[in-house]
Amino acid sequence: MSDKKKMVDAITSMEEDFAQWYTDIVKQAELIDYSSVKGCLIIKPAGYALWENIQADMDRRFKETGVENVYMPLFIPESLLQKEKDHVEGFAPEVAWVTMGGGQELEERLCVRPTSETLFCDFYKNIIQSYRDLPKVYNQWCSVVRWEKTTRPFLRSREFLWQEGHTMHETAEDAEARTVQMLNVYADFCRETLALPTIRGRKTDKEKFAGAIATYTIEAMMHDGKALQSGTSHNFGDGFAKAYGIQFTGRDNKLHTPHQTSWGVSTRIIGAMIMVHGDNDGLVLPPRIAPTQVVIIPIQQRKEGVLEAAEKLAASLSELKVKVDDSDRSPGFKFAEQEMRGFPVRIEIGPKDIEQGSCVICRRDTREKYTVKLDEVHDFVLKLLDTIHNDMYERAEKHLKENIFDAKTYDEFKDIADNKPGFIRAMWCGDTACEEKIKEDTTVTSRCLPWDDTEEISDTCVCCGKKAKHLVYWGKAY
RNA sequence: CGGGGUGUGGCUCAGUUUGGCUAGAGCGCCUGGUUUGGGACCAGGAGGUCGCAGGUUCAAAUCCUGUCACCCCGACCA
Repeated sequence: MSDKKKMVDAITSMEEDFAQWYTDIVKQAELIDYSSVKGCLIIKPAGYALWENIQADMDRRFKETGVENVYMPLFIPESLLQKEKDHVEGFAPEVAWVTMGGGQELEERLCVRPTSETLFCDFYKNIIQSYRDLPKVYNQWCSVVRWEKTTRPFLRSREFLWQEGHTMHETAEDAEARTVQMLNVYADFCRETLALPTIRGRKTDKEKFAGAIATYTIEAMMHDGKALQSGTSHNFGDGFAKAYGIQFTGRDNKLHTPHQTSWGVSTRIIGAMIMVHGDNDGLVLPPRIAPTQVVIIPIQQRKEGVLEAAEKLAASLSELKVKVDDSDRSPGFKFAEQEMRGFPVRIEIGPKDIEQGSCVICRRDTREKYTVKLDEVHDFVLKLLDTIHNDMYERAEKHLKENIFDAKTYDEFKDIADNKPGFIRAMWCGDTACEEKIKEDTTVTSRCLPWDDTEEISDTCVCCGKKAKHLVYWGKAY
């Protein structure tokens, strides 16, 4: 191995500097490039392929629940945005405005959508007349703009790609059911496709979405113990609908206001995937989302029969995404590149293997190598991809569980916050003032009130000592 | 928005303190050849108005003024 070359291309180890490790990975694996506008990224083929695969999988899941896709405009007139007070206040600081068009000052300035609740409301007002028009379960895939002050690739950019679902329902119960349903779709997608364990729960009033009555979230834990909100689902009640004058005639022949939800997942989820699964050699992609699942690397490819054998192997795996790397580089270079890009399985085949009727198969996540007979490769690889997925999920889940710590007193809480990266389980009185104090003292924020964990670990609020109402997961967040 | 830092070929940087020949290195890129089981080697080649705008000077990457951009750390957020 050439040390000089290794040093030039090296990625910072995650133990040394996790933030730098992340940036290195994202650049070296060629997921993105920086553009000339701060916070607006060029998503390169390797990065966009991940998003396309995420889209395809999530879109299928959405449609199985009755979702229809639409596309709404990029611009929102200022007057429309301002109809719902909490919403405007929540987003006003970070919207971008268009004030000129065709060289002339606009009569009314236009906001570049930071999210599209208001547009959907304006639209629903016109198309909802009767209970027979409900529910409306629409979604759009688009980009939105939020003028963030500090930006990081995938995690926080000024323009980002996402999907936003917006639904209208006849009853409060229907809306609540849809809100919960979509959070579960997200959690299932994360587990089954991205091998990402998440914690499902409800946001506190302080952390919930501007204008929502309830926000549900899935929280993932990154390798450094920090939290990443990876998907959200909001129940709006009838607040927006009232503000926008949406009404329908009910089964009782009286006017009613519908109940609304919205839910979204963004390209941020790619950041989560990187920071949960990646290692010091590069990306580690979950097999079901990897744009290339198997790379076949011929050894001594100019020797007769080698390339042919590689192509034959590729053909035998045709239902998978397979690539033969026949570029004019040394095998070592190709190995390192495959690892950097995170492709789950590598097959090496050279003259020695061909002589013995076998090949070498290496998995990315653990680097284990297997010698496999050529006629057994197909079944072996199919099984191995599933094994890799399951093992990746289990490792991530183990990491998550091992880094959740209980705090019963405020001293314990502060000690964990300072010394143990991860989530903190602690009781809370329900008062926003305590959340604010905790954030002030420790930079830790409430992540969620977990659905799947209702244990009461003490009677009193970890901060103020008053009677506790909820178990809360806390953590430092991206 | 506060604090810190950086702008020199595609990338990482040296050179700036103390102004001086034609602006350097490594990597990458192109061509030819030899190689190939963990980031190969040899030979040749292309590529830079030193972030931008003014100023000082016989002479500016280097000094002065202004400006813009980006990065890191905080406060705000998917």
